[in-house]
Amino acid sequence: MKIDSDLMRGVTPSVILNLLKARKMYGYEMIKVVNERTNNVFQWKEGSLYPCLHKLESSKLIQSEWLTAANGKRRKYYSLTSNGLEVLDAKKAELNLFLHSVNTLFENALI
Amino acid sequence: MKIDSDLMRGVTPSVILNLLKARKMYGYEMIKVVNERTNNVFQWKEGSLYPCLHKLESSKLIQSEWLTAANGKRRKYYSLTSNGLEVLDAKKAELNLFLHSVNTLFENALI
DNA sequence: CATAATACATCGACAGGCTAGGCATTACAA
DNA sequence: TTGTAATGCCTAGCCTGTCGATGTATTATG
Repeated sequence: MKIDSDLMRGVTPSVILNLLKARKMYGYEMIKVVNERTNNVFQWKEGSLYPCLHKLESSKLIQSEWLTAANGKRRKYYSLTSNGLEVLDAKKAELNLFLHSVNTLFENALI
Repeated sequence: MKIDSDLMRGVTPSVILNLLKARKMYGYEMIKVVNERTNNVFQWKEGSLYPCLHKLESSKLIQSEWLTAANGKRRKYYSLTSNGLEVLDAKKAELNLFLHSVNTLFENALI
């Protein structure tokens, strides 16, 4: 099932930061991982992910480096900065509050 | 605490429909009720609510009527149409899926 | 009597997601 | 071998919903 893209708005940066907390990843990989982990409830597209990555990098929340894999493939890997880690914690708290507020407005029928 | 307005996007119509499932309400009232019930985590503004109400009405998901209260106040009350009730159920299922997917992406640390 | 609150409405600015496109390389099947 | 799909990066322009600002009118209150 595909979800209204307006719902996605705002969570994309948080999800990226959270992914990078675990390990370095490159953009295309994030798309595959997120879509697969959510069984395509999230359907990330390159047209929204890459601009978001660039914005996070220019805000110094993530940083990038070009790495070459064993098979010779060049990929742009992103990792979390210390600033990004702080922001992630804040965004997580915000998300938590949001989820519970939505649930409250629906008489706790959602969670 | 105020939440990034991008998170709000998309849930506004669903919350409105859900409010109207319980009873008729007028716009200004919805703002007060939602902000209060969420302890201002949601901070609905007139500039986004009224256009949203108009759009829902033109889509035949809600309908309006001007009523005059005992104190003489004229208010535009909205109520759910049968079509709106169906859409509400669909949106609720969608929201549920979304909330759980977000939680999954955060290793179940949110809910 | 003035100010705040109630109650409706609209406008332009802004921002993020989408589609659609481009480019280069690698994998694979016909 | 050759063409198609997949990988992997990117950008441009459109669309849409939220915001702040503003407007109007009425009622409540100090």
